[in-house]
Amino acid sequence: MFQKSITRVENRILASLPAGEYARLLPHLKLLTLEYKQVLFEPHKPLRYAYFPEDCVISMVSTVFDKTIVEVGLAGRDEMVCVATFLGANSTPHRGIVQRQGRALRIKTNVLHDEFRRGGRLQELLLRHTQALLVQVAQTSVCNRLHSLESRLCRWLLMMHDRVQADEFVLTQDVISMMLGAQRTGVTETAGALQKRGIISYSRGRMVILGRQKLEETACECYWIVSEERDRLNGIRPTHHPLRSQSH
Amino acid sequence: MFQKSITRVENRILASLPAGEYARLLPHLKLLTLEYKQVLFEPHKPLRYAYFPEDCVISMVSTVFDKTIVEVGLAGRDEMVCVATFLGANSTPHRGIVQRQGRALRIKTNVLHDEFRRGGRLQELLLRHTQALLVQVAQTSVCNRLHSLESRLCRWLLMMHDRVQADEFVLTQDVISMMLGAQRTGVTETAGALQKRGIISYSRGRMVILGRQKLEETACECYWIVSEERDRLNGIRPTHHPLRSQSH
DNA sequence: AAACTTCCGTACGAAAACGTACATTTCAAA
DNA sequence: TTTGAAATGTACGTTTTCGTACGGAAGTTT
Repeated sequence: MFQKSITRVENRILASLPAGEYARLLPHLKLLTLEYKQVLFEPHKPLRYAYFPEDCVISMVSTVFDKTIVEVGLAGRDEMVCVATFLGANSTPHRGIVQRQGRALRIKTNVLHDEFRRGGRLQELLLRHTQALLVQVAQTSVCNRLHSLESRLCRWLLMMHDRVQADEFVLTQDVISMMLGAQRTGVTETAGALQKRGIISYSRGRMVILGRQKLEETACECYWIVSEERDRLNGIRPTHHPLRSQSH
Repeated sequence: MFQKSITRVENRILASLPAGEYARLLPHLKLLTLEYKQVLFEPHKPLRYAYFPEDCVISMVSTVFDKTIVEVGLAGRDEMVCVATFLGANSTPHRGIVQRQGRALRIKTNVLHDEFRRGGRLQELLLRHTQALLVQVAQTSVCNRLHSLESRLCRWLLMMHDRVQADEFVLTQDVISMMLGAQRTGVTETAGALQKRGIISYSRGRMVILGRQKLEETACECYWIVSEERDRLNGIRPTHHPLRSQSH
């Protein structure tokens, strides 16, 4: 088995570790490339690995009955995937799917759990991340209830945009509709409107963000609430958003 | 300050502690009665106390702009309130409101955090509870997106029913509508239909559950998904629900 | 080149919930 | 007892999204 050498870590959680802890973890981290649509874990199945995204993006989705799926969380280089491992669950009701192809660092769940129990900086970072995830999921819940498809679509595109760190990514309307828990035809209409306004451009699964600012203006407050709380918990100076002082 | 003596603990998390840890925690626990609509913490304000409900019920709500509020989590004697304390956040974007008057054990956040860091059984229990909470919030998110007002109302009534451990409780339609993020008039219609079917009975803020089973049949799958995962994580033998084998 | 699959556009009736206004009932305070 | 506030009932036009069907365009496979 050939192991690529890990020169520089892009994942924010791992990058925040003190040298000692990082060195102890390093032998257990395996750098690999996750492919688009790859399934990392299945609902109610034993969790073998946790993942620290480098430049890939992972969706945690809830499976409703057989086919219907809805996203409950999105993870990129600021996050990690499989909080259940150190929260003491050997499975979750959710599925982990690669939303954008890219690199991630993989670790065995029991190794991570052991390291977590040592109670060092890693534990603190993972716990703070859990709180950020909780806020993300809670806000998505509110958003799902109160906001229009257009707002939700814009918010989701912004979240993806942050995580892929590129203006272009692979994304079909069918996938979007599943993530947002909406009809595909509704996404076509809404995305079409955004394209007409020159905010995005897409064609057969190739999505391009053209007007980030317009996207922010059209998205709901939820985007900022989650972003600011995540940055705050990660000790990153918050980027105040332009709309907060607006009247509603 | 008169402190009631704590004879028997009803809160499941505390009740699961080994004698030693419980004894160490006991001097810091204050038994008090929380009043209906009492606010336990405000969004983005420092968290002073965490709460272990005995027979009260606490709602965690997200405040959207000024007035609009939506519930993101519900806690009773199987849960605790303020996971943020041990997750390393000194505040949350949510508000904690007493949904049903009753007893709770209160503890200072820094004391709980210190005890958490000792890494004993308490830590394990709190972490498992966090996973259960995460599942609850995630499922609520899905529910908010996919399910009808009637299903969601039934689910919420079931969750309340479990936690109050009584067939009758104080609950106005206005409060319900806020928790569910719906119109008050819509709740009136839906609740009226349930009352006609003899499932519930209500009058001016007094809600009575008459047909628990009918309620379970009308609620969505979300109720069972959350309940079973919570029981599983708490090491309670799962109560298999009657609809799982049904065709959808 | 033909057949096929995937992705996107559009149309349209149906259903659910929204937003609002106003009436009624019931309980509590003055 | 009167007054008023809180809780509930009802009605109705509007909006949004659903659910479904069909068609076309753009790649891909055979």
